[in-house]
Amino acid sequence: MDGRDAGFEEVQGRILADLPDLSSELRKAARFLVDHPDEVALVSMRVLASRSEVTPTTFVRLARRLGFGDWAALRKPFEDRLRSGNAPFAAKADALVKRGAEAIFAESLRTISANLTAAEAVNGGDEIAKACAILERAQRIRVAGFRSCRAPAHALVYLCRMFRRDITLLGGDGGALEAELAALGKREAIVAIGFSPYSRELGPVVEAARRHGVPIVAIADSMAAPVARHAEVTLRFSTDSPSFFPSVAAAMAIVEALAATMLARSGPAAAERVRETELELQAFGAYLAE
Amino acid sequence: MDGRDAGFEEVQGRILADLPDLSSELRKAARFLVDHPDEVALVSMRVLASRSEVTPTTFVRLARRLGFGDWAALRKPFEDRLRSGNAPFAAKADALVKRGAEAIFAESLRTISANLTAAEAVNGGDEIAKACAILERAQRIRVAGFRSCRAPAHALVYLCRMFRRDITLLGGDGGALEAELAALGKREAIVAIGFSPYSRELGPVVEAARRHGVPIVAIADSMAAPVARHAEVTLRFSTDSPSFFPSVAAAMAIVEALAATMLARSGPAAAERVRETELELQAFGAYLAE
DNA sequence: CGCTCTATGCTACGATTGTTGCGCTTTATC
DNA sequence: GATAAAGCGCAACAATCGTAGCATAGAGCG
Repeated sequence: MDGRDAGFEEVQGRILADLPDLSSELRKAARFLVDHPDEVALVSMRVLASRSEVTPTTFVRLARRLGFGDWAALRKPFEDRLRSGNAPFAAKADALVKRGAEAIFAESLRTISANLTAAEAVNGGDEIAKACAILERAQRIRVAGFRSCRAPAHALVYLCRMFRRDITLLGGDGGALEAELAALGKREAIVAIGFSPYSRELGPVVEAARRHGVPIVAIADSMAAPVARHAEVTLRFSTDSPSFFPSVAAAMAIVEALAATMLARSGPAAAERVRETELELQAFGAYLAE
Repeated sequence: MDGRDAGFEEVQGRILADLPDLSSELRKAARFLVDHPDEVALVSMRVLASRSEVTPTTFVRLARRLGFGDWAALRKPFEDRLRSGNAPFAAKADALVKRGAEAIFAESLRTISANLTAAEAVNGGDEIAKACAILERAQRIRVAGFRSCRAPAHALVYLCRMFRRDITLLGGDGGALEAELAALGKREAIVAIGFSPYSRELGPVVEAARRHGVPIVAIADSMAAPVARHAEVTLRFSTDSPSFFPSVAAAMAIVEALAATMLARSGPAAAERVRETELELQAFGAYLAE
């Protein structure tokens, strides 16, 4: 039918428009099309099917459902998209050359990526293992992170809550910080996240830790960071960025990797707890139905 | 099989180097490869053959002659050249080969780094400019991000506060979300961050946006995300991770890059505002003296 | 309950894929 | 000028491709 060649944007728009009305299998297939447009043009239907966990037939039916006579017809705009001209290849080259204000976007991402590889290089397996050991031994974990470091601190608490209840974010509500620190228990541990210039609130935190003899796991930009000097272990990250703002994305990555490592070390029981938590969230209606 | 995967540039170089020594038919085929690299990846050998006026067999012989075991092996770098960056396959394969518990740390960082390059590839210059334009035009910006996406949402608000006052985080205090949405102004804009499975709270947000005719800038893992379907622009990020937890580090990086781009576009006046804010923080005693 | 209709998976079919072996033609060598 | 070697096309191969047909499962309705 629809015969003539449709532009990729047009086809993608049609798919997105029809998406809610599709059946579950057709929707899975359609989602895969918009999520992996490159693969659609490059590999066979059967490969697409196995990757998207759908039967090959579904793609034929999807093509028909969208008004194409053929799978080849639906696939064609995906191929044309890759042909020289408006290819993402050209876009990539553009991004490299583009000198406008938008260039800083790509530059930022590239710099942050470099920060990540640096983090991988500088944080050997020993530090990770040591940090995990400290945190596993602790009865309760307190996480400190202020200003821009509040985001990774929040993320660490959120992730670890998935498999242990006894982890809290320090300085949650206004002015409660000192009270929380006074209540520090002996068998607890502190994770302190920060980079230069260091937030003032970190001062009381490390001081309280020393007074109560509580170990500190630092996540900082330097071994010379005030928070790192009194820490048992320090995981380092770099905040390099082409812009005025230092980047905490690398700290974010470290936090995620740390949580993943702790989970992996905790064995299948903890993993099961995560699954349960997830199921409970689902039953709670925390997520939108797909 | 020639084993390792060769980069496209490398293969092209090898072809050009061998070109003079090839026989007439092989040379015709080889020339076609370097002249039409897109087609090599997109169509079958027989089509290639008829277009370059050569027999299909010649391509097989050419592959062998160049040191590849297969036509598929020679063709592979041509395919990879067209792939943007999405590597859901590599990540899954990595997960299968998981080694010690600590190895997952380095693996996480590497996967997240791949997510970043994918984000750079998939977010062309147009989307960034469009997103910035929308946000600059808005009188006020509301940022929505829930659960694990709260961290990047928080970061975006924090960063933008440095150079404009009129940006707020949605759903701050318990249950206030609906009230905030009811008060949505006409000339505002919404930034919505989310990935699958999508938080339930995003539903009311996009609905309110549509009702008030407020534009949405989505930061999501798919064009098919419910929040992306009603968005003016969508910046995409990937949440691939070797562990159970999806990663929001790439979203974090996008948020930082977006803030940096907005600042760069706003000219020196905004940059001056940032400097002032920073100075005020310092005078306030927000930072520890080094 | 029984019936219909849609959604989905399975199997098989013809077409097309990349590859091979054979034979013809051309080129180089003595 | 004979002979070996290499380049090349043709036809046939198994494998894989996209597709059609049928069977089953489940939802919706009377």
